[in-house]
Amino acid sequence: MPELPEVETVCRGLENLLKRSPRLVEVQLERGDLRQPIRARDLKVLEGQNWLGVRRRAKYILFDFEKHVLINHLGMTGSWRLAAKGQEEKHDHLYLNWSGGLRLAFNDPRRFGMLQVVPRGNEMLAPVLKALGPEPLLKDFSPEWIFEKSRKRQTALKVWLMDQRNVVGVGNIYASEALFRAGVKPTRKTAKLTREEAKRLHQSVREVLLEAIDSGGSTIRDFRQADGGGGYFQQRLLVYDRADQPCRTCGGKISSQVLGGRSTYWCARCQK
DNA sequence: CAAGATTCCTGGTGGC
DNA sequence: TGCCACCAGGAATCTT
Repeated sequence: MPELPEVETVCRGLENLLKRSPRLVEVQLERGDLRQPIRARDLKVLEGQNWLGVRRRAKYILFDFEKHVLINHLGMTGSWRLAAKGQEEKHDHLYLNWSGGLRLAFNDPRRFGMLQVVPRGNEMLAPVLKALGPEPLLKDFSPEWIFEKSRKRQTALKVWLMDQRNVVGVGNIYASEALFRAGVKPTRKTAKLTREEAKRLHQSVREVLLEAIDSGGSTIRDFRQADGGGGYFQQRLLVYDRADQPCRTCGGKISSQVLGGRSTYWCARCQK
């Protein structure tokens, strides 16, 4: 399930693939009934346009063209891959044919992904992007931001971390991992977080995301990179999906509980 | 208004 | 082997 490090990895892979294929020649929509429906004619406006680059905002991938931006969310199971003629697969919903013969496929079995075309220039005002919180790896995400923004909330800290209005890019895996590294229980009420803990949490969110990007993301279940390979950060996960196994720090048993509808993991001895 | 629950979807898994 | 219930979770939408 792609979170910030996985999306970042995909973006870098796409950038590499596309830099020698600057023009989008043809779009082929196989089915548009994704999480947010899209019609073939919405995508047709991209045909003939030069590609300018790939960016990431939160967990969204932004393909920049001269006049438009293609906004893409991978949802749970979305992936991009090279797919020459004859290499079609089940659940390929879109093919992008580029100059130079390169052909990209967007594949998404569960169709939780999203594709949207908006005019270039005010893409950040698109409804899906405009309410997003700060990027965790940039300056506006700070210990002060965490502390101030969390004061009046009674929600569990892990649920708060996964709320994209508070900070973007942190999903179910890295929320548990960051809280473990910060030494704070996921069930802790947001308003009870101290300044010192906010500082530690800020540090651990950044740290775990940066390390995961360095590893090419975590390959758990569905994630794959644009080049078809996988990341290997899953080998370094300390608590996620490790219920009842020994804590790598203290040897105690890893606890698990459903929180905000999502499986959550922590060490009751290391996290207060 | 906040917080929690439900919804979308398919593939993989475990029980029988 | 088949069948079925259940689970995975990002984000929108609903209910409380």
